[in-house]
Amino acid sequence: MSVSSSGRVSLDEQWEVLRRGVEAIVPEDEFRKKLERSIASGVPLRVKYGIDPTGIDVHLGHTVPLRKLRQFQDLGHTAVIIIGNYTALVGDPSGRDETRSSLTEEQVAVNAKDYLRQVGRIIDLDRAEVHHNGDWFSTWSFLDVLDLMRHMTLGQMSAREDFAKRLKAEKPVYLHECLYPLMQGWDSVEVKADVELGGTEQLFSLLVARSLQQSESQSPQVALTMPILVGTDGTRRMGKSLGNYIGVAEDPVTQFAKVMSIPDEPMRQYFTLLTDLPIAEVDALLAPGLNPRDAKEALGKAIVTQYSGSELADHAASEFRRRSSGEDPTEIPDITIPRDGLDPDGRLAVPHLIVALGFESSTSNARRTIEGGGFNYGPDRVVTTDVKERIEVVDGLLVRVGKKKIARIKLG
RNA sequence: GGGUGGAUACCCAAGUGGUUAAAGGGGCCAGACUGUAAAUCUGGUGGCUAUGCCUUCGCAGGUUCGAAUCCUGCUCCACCCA
Repeated sequence: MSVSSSGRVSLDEQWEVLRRGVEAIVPEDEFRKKLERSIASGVPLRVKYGIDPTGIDVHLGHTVPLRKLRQFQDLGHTAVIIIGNYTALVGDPSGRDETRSSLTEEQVAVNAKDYLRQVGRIIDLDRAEVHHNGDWFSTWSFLDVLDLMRHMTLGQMSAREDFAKRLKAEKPVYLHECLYPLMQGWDSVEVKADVELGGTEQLFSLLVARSLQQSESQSPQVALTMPILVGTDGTRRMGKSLGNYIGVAEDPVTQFAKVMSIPDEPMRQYFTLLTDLPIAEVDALLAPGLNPRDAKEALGKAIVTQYSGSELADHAASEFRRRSSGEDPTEIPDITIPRDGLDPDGRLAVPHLIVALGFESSTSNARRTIEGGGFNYGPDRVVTTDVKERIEVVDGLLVRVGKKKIARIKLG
């Protein structure tokens, strides 16, 4: 992007970058004005993003708003990260069809540290402001809480889709959950946010902040919502508990393989939200008639590169090609099998071998896999479906279960 | 405080005395196909020293030749009325 003589990026260029992939900007004209004012005055916008330290694995779904925040940073604006160590005690009800299990303060404190480390892979933390909302909430008196609660009615609260759904389904809505959007909104007051980022389902909370800010005579923030990234199953939102996520801390080969396993349909969404590839290039890759495989490979490389560099991304891609063409991966983990677990003649029943390697959780399970033809060994990939077979276990023996599990045996 | 309904395997959910290790669906695993996937098809989805044995339907007792199913107590959950 070109930088004007004043050292600032022009409005149109900022607009172009910032609106990419965005679901909604509420209200849009206010956002434009804020940008204009910022450019004219040289005062960066304060862009807030809140994270509740509820888990530990940051996945690509989380990176959607984080990447947007990074774009703001790169345009000279100020990233204001709120670690929601107090909101985490409540549990965000947004988009949930049940109450979140609440965490203890200790858990939250541990998670928060870990979170920042992971977030640092996307955000330049040296240039970001980081706040914990417990810093202010922990000092509050009961009267302060009452005053906060005055800002919203039961009707407003129960109108939100997630609560309404639960009420209809006769599932519980706890009162403390109602506090959540108010707390999140108050964070915006504390940090004087100009813009707040969030997922689509966050819109309600993002708008609560506007009215709280106005009541405190602040200029209300603009809500900028990002679409919810679908998971590797291509249908449901990406989430740890759904097992359809790609973690930012996962190794390159796994990340790449997971990207390749997504259905074709969400590819455009992934390109738009997870890469900086110009849209024109994306269009070219996804043009009808081309093998979607190639587009997906480009996508996988682009994503893995962000976390591990292009060298490792290329390596991951070639590994994947090897494996899908039926070859073994270049790097096969050694797994030690204790010698004294073997028969006097150095043999071991196949189900026990599989369990010893950690490929199956029980011998019963291992038997089923074997009977289904999911087990083979040696360079010639000898398949046996006989659960009673005892194979000779020697150093360096290759053992495979399914397509993904492979190990080289080391006798110990 | 009163009332009603509920708790079954990873999840949802059938089953109200005996071919019930427990229907069906989802998810997951394996196999076939493929573009790597998706879709589709096939098989599987409590454990074990394995053609037999052991354990499981909220918890603890009881009735019975036999209980997920009947009885008693308990725990937990939801909704409704106050």
